[in-house]
Amino acid sequence: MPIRVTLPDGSSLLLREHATGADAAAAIGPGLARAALAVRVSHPEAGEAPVLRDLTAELPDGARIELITAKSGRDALQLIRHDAAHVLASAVSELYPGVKISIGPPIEDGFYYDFDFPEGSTVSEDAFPAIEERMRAHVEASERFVRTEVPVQEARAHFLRQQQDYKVELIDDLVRSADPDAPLRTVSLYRNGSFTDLCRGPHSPGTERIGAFKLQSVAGAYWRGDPSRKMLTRIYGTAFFTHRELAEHIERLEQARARDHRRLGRELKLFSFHDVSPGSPFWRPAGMVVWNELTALWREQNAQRGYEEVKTPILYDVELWRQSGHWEKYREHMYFSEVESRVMGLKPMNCPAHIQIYKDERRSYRDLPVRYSEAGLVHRHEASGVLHGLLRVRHITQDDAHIFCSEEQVEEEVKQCLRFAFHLYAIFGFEVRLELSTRPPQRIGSELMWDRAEAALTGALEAERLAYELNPGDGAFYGPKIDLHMTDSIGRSWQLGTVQLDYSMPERFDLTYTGADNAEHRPVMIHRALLGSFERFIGILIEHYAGRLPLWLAPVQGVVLSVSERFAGPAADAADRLRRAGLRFELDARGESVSRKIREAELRKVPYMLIVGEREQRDGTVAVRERDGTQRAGVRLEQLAADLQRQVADRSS
RNA sequence: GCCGGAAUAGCUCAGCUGGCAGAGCACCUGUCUUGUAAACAGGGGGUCACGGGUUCGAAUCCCGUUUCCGGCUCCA
Repeated sequence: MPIRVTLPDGSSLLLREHATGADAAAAIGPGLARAALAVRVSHPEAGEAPVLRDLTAELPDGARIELITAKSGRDALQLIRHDAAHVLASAVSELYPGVKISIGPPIEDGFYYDFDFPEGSTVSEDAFPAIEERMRAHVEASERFVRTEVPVQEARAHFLRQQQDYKVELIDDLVRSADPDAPLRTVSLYRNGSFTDLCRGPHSPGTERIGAFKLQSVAGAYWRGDPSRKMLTRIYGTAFFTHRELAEHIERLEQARARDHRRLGRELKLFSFHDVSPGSPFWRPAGMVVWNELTALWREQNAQRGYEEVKTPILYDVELWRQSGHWEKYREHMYFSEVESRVMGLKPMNCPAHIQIYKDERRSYRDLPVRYSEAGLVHRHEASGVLHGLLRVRHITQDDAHIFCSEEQVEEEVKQCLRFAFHLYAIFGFEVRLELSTRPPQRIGSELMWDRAEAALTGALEAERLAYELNPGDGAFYGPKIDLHMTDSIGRSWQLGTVQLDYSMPERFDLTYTGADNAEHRPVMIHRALLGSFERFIGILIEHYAGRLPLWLAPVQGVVLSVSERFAGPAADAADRLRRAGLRFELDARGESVSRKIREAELRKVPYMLIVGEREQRDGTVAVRERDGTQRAGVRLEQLAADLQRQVADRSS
């Protein structure tokens, strides 16, 4: 009995009984038959969501199908990258007898495979050429990916015989986690050449579909991501349909390296790191300008929104950390020191400090909300292996604030925090993604409290008509939170802000306010950071702008260049006048060629270069070159200064 | 913290199998007086990360430590 399937354009196709995706492709045309890699099958009437299948899989009658080809984008790339992972495992298994294989999925930009190499043999990037050569042999051999369904015990016995312990463990786990009403009877294996792997699939028809591949790096990775389990050796690679796409990808990686904030930080003399204080940036004069401009923005914007700035110590009696719960939950990440037999701890968070100030007075409901902001310096002992330039540091200056408010005020305050955040991000052109994290399994407080807290956050998000992802169970132990993530100009994601409801600290520190009913009430704390930390945010800015900081943030906004030493006088005058106009201008009247001075200013990514020579001296003007190379001759200095002042004032460039 | 790799002048890097520590840029001095991304010449600059070991001899080989890089775990 023939079957009928529906194609994406709505037309239907009649196929013989037991027809496969490959049959469907052939029925549509020989070109598609050659190009097809897999098929996406759904069966809406049977309530089945779309799933990718091998071309050799039988199609169910009445299914909707879509053939996947190299042009199908991400799905297609994932397929051949998964293929490439199997080819990598094939090659490594041949070259390193006794290696144990574990898992090898496709990932965002490529794929990896985790191996357990026999005792005493490791692999480094030096081995890549040999492995790649062997992989190429598999690709050139056009091996078929053959799927077989085998009974669980048979598969288990197979991998046990081969001493593939990780595969045996995976099978055992699959059996254990199966629905008791539908016990697992078979598992699928994929074979290419003489290599067989436990794998759910799907795969493309054969290894020749991997047009271009490259191994990239080797790294350690815990088996199943569990630090108490064995560390495996992970080999990363990537694959594309064409060599050209692979080359473009490698080019993109090069460009990302060129905008690495650690490199730019050194080249632009913004900051440095020193062994004497690992994980703590030393801000150099140029970096300090950026820091101060950003801080000024933060201070000005906070003041406009009813925040009062405070400043609190960094060193506290350990008793405070016992009371706050940090001693219990966070001790390993804190720094302690004992002086005159009193143990003191460096603060890893500012909240207990702001609480002290809240408690300086008796508070009335009329005082609420109380909003304290602080560029709070905290220290966290981040594990040595996680430090990363400005993006992961031990010395952290948070753009912190704590809002003490009544429960009724929570939603409105959260709304204001979100609006504030969006206002700030818009200045830099950042697009953000929101995540709402709700009650975790380990938590304090009543269910009623959590209901109200989550409702307040949800209410704020909905009232602001903001799209968000839900992260059930990912909230802090003391309350739910909204996290704000940005995607930078090369597609990477960073967490910036966080807005957290906190019902724990007010309890632990017995915070109160007197209500209209003359009774004592418990305030709620909102813990919020919008930039995240100044260190991290500046790191992100550097990468976002590839070092070409906007005028208002640029450490040096312009350089006045004399054509020769003869024009040092008028050039110095111009620089002086711009400096008096509040602009950060330097003078370069050295006896060097104009070309050289231009080149040096360009390398420093200075926004404006003003050239003063014969003509300019005569006309009382300057020639303006912007860092993108555009030029204007005969510009009047007053006009330029006014224009730049305006750009700086509204931070428009 | 764990796995792997690296550390040579301020920066980027060369230095082969153990045999006198180098280049370019930067810096200093001099000449040139420059018109939109590198004028020319000369000069100074090193505990080869640190500590131990092997060796007649170590930047080079071995062990340990520190820091950094790429991941993993973590990021309250």
